[in-house]
Formats: sequence, C-alpha cells, structure tokens
Amino acid sequence: MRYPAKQKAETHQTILAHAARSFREHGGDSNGIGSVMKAVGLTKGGFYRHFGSKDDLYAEAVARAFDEVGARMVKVAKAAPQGEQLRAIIEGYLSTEHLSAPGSGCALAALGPELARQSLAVRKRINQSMLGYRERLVPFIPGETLDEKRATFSILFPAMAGVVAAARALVDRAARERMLARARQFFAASFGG
Amino acid sequence: MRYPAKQKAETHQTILAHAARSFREHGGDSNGIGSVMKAVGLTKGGFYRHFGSKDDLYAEAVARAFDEVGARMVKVAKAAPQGEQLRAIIEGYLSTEHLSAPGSGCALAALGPELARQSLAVRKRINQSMLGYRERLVPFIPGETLDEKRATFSILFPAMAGVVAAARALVDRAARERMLARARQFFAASFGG
DNA sequence: TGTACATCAGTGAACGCGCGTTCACTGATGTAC
DNA sequence: TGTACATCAGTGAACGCGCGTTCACTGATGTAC
Repeated sequence: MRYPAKQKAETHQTILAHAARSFREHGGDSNGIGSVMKAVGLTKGGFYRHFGSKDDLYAEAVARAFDEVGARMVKVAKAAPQGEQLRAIIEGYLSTEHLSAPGSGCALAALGPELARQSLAVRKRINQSMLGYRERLVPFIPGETLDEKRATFSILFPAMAGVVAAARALVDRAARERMLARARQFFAASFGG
Repeated sequence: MRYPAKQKAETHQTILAHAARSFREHGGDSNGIGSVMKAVGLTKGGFYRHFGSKDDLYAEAVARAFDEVGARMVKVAKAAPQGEQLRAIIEGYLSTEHLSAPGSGCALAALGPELARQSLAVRKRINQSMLGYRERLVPFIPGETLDEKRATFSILFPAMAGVVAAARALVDRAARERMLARARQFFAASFGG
C-alpha cells in the first residue's frame, strides 16, 4: 500500500540509525540487512526501496556514525573551558563509556581494518566521511597552520582508535581501564597540554 | 587412507599458515574454512582432523600471526645499532611494506576491532598471544621498570596499529604515505628518540 | 467537492550461494604376530 | 621376514542456516479530473 508522504524519509533515517549502531557493534561483514530491517520492524524485502545495495547502506551508515560522534565531540569540546578543549576530547574518546559502547562510538575504533577491505567505491565515500569528521574537529587541534592541525588529527585519532580497539579486546576489566588511563595521560601530555 | 607419520603435523602447520594469512587479509568473519582448505589443497571435511572448530583455528591463527610478526620485529631490532632499536621497530611497523602486506603483518592492525567480538574463550587465548607478543618486544621499549616498559608497549603498539589500519582505509596513495611518514616522525620522537 | 486512478512503501516467498559442521567411507601406512 | 589387521588423514556428500538480492503483489494515499 502507499504510505504517508513523510514516512519514507523517516524510515530511511530509522534504518540508517539502526545500521550505524549494528555495524559498529557487530561489524559489517557478519551483520546483515535482515537483522537491521527486523530491528526496524520491517521485512528485508522493503530494504531496496531505501538503499541500492548493502554497500550503499554501509557507506551511509559509516557516514552517519562519523557524523554522530563528530557532533558529540564538538559538544564536549565546547563545554570545556578555554585551553582544555582538546584535553576534553581526548578524555572523552579514551573514556570507559566510549570503550563499552562501540555501537554509538567512533567508527574508526569500531570498524577499523574492515574499512580498508570495502570496495573502492565504498572506500571513496568513507574517505569523504573521514574528511568531514576531521574538518569538524580540526578547530580544537593544536598547530600553527590548518595543514599542521590536519596532520596532527590524522595521527591522534587513528592512534586513539587503535588503543580503544585493543582495550576492547582485553578480557580483564582492570587491564582495560589501566590501558585507557595510561593512554589518556600519554595523549593529553603529547597533544592536549 | 592412512598417511605418513610426519604428515599430520605438517598439514596442521600448513593450514595454520594459510589461515593466519587469509584472516589477516580478509578478516575472520568473511573468510572461511572452505577457502583456507582449498588454498591448502584439501577438502573442507578434513579440517576437523586438525582443529576442533573455526574458533579454535581462529585463536591458533591469531597466535601464529603474533608469533611471526614478533619474531620479525625482534630480528629488525637486533639488526639495528645500539640505541636505535626501538626506532627501527617503529619504522618497520609504520613502513609502506607493512601497510601493503596485511596478510603477513601485525594482527592488531589487520583484525583490530573484530578481536573484541570473539567469544570469551577465544578472547582469552588471544589475550595470551598478545602477552607473548609484548614480552618479546618489551626489551626494546624504554622505561625504568619492566612494568613501565609494558605500559609503554601497550600504548605504542595499539596506537601504531590504529594508524596503520586508518592509513590502509585511505584510497589516495600519497595520503597514505604522508600519514605513515608523519606517524613515524611522531612515534620516533615520542618513544624511540 | 466527489470520484477514478496511478503511485509506490512495504510484504513475503523465492533465488543461488557459501557458511560451519557431521559422517559414512577409503585405503596406504604402522603395528602385532 | 611375511602376513593380517587396526588406524586414521583425508574425501565428498549432506545438513540447516543466513546471507544479499529479486519480484509479483497489496492497498492506502496523493493526484487529476
């Protein structure tokens, strides 16, 4: 049957929100269209009214993930006192909360290597999303020039993502916390004054 | 038919070697027993004479990957002049060669987040492998005490792995190289002075 | 305003495919006599 | 030393399952008159 005019855009967003969470929680390889559509409350046949393919969903979901987290980081930075902004970002990124909620966390930390295994077309779109993420956060990164800030971002964030990913793999809670605490100290000292 | 006595151990190792490469190249989720056994030249039914389950293979393959790379790193360090050992490790890890050969590279950089998604039993075995990796490389890490060296290792290696994973996701070759070069500079300055 | 019709979001069954795992079977080797 | 037999690595077909994708169909809504 035909559905109310506004509904399609809403459904599209709902699918995207669930996919962005689900992919970050379970990885894009093992998590499928079926489970996302089921979570949304629709049958998987309907998926193709909203996205051209799974690759298409994947690229959009990653973009959304970077968007969500970028916005949250900016909020965290703006809430921090002047001169403490990057420190606030680092402490938020390397927090226990981020560690234990991959589904709403940074896509780099949640997906990491699998991003590199996507098709060229998908990787191109993901690269664009990462650029957007960077541009949003670059104002809070130290550096003389914009290019210097960008270069610093491109070490700091991947490095922090690696630490979060590694910490998540640890079975021992105390070991995870120790790793995060040490990393907060190191990155704050190296980058965030 | 029955096979020569030594053959079983050899086949076990061959399967493991192929799996360790294949998982790092394609991820453990999407790469299966079938393709590994096919690469080895056997049918997949025979797999269960060598491993109890895919989880079992995964845990052993990750252990082997850490082993291979750990050994290579130690070799690199020992070949470097005194005082330049960590620098050599950092430059090897953040090299173009490592970037473009995930199949023979660090498992942390190649698998990252998916390690955290394994069953508890597998994660425990992986944690043990990571400890072995650490203990092997800790002699080359700066620090007053052994614990300090270990703590430093546990930031340095995950951070470098994150950079390698992120660089691999970049489509533009020049951008990848720039990221690696900047990271070599940063990590050498911060750790391997 | 009231009626006829076109649209199209969502359904549900089907497709081919590869997955991890099981199992009856094969037959050259190692072992016991 | 020669023979009879047990072993067990590897085969190949089968299992149930979920994947991504396609498609004929439904029927309430929006649109045209």
